[in-house]
Amino acid sequence: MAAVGRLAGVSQVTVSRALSDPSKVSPETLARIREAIEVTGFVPNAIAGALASRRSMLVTALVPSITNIVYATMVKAFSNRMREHGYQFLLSETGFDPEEEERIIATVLSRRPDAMLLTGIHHTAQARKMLLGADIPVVEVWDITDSPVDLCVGFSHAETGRAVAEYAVAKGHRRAGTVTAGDARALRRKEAFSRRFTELGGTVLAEIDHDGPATLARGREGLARLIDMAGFAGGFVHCSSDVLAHGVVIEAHARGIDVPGTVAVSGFGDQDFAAQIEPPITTVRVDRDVLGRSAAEAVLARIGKRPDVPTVTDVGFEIITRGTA
Amino acid sequence: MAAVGRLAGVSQVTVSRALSDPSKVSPETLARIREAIEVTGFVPNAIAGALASRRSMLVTALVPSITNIVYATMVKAFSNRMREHGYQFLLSETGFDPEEEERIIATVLSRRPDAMLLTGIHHTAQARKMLLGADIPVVEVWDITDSPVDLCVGFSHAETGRAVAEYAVAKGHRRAGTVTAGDARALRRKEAFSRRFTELGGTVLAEIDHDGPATLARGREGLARLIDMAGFAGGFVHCSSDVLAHGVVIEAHARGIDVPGTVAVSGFGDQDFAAQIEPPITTVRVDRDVLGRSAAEAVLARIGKRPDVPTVTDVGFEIITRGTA
DNA sequence: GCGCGCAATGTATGCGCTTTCAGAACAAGC
DNA sequence: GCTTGTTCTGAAAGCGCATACATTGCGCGC
Repeated sequence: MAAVGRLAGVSQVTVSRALSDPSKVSPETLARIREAIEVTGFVPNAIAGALASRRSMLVTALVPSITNIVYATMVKAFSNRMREHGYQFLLSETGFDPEEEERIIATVLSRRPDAMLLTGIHHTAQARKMLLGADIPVVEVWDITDSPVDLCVGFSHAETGRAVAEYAVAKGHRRAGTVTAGDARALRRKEAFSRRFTELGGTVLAEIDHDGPATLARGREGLARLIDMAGFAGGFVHCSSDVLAHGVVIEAHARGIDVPGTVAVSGFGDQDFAAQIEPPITTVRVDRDVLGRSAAEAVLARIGKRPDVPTVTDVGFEIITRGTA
Repeated sequence: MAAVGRLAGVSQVTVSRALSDPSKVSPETLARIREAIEVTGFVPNAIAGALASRRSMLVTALVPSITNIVYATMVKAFSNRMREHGYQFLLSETGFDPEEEERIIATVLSRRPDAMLLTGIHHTAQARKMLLGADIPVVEVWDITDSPVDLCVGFSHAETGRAVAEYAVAKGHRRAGTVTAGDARALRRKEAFSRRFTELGGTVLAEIDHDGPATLARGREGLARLIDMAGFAGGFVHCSSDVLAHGVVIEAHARGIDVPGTVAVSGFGDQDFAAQIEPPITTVRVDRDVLGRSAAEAVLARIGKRPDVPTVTDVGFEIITRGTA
């Protein structure tokens, strides 16, 4: 930067000003500086800038899995909005493990991000302490709580389960099974479904739970086990994701079982393929774009010290009725 | 850090050493420092560390789309390997536009990453200049070239197209259509397919090209247009991705067209669902884990100044024969 | 007992910026 | 002509660490 200044006949400070706020330097000086930057190929050192200004212009996001499209779309909306305000974006994967999340939070905080997005509301005590100590906006997404670390934008997983149970009963179903895979939130959806379905007079014959990610194979296997091992002869199948629901539909077809006549299926997520396969999947939609953008807005409001920041935002969900249930 | 030192009765340097190389500090001192860190909740400032040491311990990856599972899995393998060596991971999205990529490279370089992964081999002249000027390992992936910026790990897209054409002809097909969506690489696969298919005596009746991401809807529409607008009555359909191929299969089913009897379909990517749907998709597999890991190895070898770094690595591909062709 | 080497620690410096604070030059107002 | 305000620029300090170099203390061999 000093070298650029020499070339332009000004001091290093003036170059700094030209870069951060061009209106602070005279037009002629600005032109000379710009030319000098061009000639030298100067790329400012954001690390030094961050150290001096105590603003890293970096926001970090922690997601359980970067290959899961559900988180990816949410995080994309978040990062796009933040980028419009000049922030860069550090993505880390926690893999569903709070201990791992804690370690990652520690290393991530060492980069002194200006804000942080976390997926989920359950963190270790030490993690909460570090987050509070960091004194930056923290937004927890994809779930909802009354006592967030700082900000929270999400929806109630239990509520989706209950809503699906009520939907199933309203459609006349009295027998159900569940196929679940993934994280603790998927389990909460399932449990809420089962409880509500039972409350309303239905019977949950079996619950098939998988550890690890939802795959088509696990969906197929889920229905197979419901039928072969739990004697499930027909009824409603609550799946914790569209992928599992798709697998259930495939397995039903392979066995010549009518969907939704004999087996009705619900998914979760409203992924791209849900509307396209045959029959299209009845599912729960959460607007992940809105969620990501709302999270960004909340963070930006905090950073801008705007006072009207709602601490907790419920973005809700919607049951999309299609062909499978 | 100085405060931690005071509490532990040592100087700031000793704390620094305790953190970066515990063996340089006596066991008793180390214990006192660790305790002081615990008490104060000290989180080292990696920004200051990076400025002083000129090593940011940050690697950046640029992908066209973070929501595309194909890039996500590759990048995940890369980042996992890099994390084992203490590197953190900055992910940016370029959106298929070289100009945008150039801007992003500039801002990303301002963070002084220790290495950089780029998707694709086509960059603006200015981008290449900046990358060379940054004097860090740069690895271009997901394509292959003889003249990489620095390192290259990938495969030949044209080669996959030719291989599929030869496969189709070997299966007895003489008429074909193509459905393509996505980036320039998808187009290269298609063009190589069409050229080779024609060379071998076949006829390509129509090529349906979409701008933008591959979706099931575009796959369905692709087959519909081949049939309704190009008079495609049967033959081989080359799809530039598994998602499109899936869409073609769905549309064929909806129209009562036999797959693979009347219409044979090939995809690309070997995604999770390809093996699970009915009939399972014949596709081109590229080992994205190996690709990501190889890219990381190449970068680590460069950083470690190991001399035996192969500049260009071809990870190849494989045609997976399944039910659709 | 002396010098030597090694382990453990400290001092000083600077990484490349941003941020005060201060000064210079100039126009406007009385 | 003097003050006052405004615009532009520069000098100096310091952000929180890592690194080079210096210092201390100790055990060892002779």
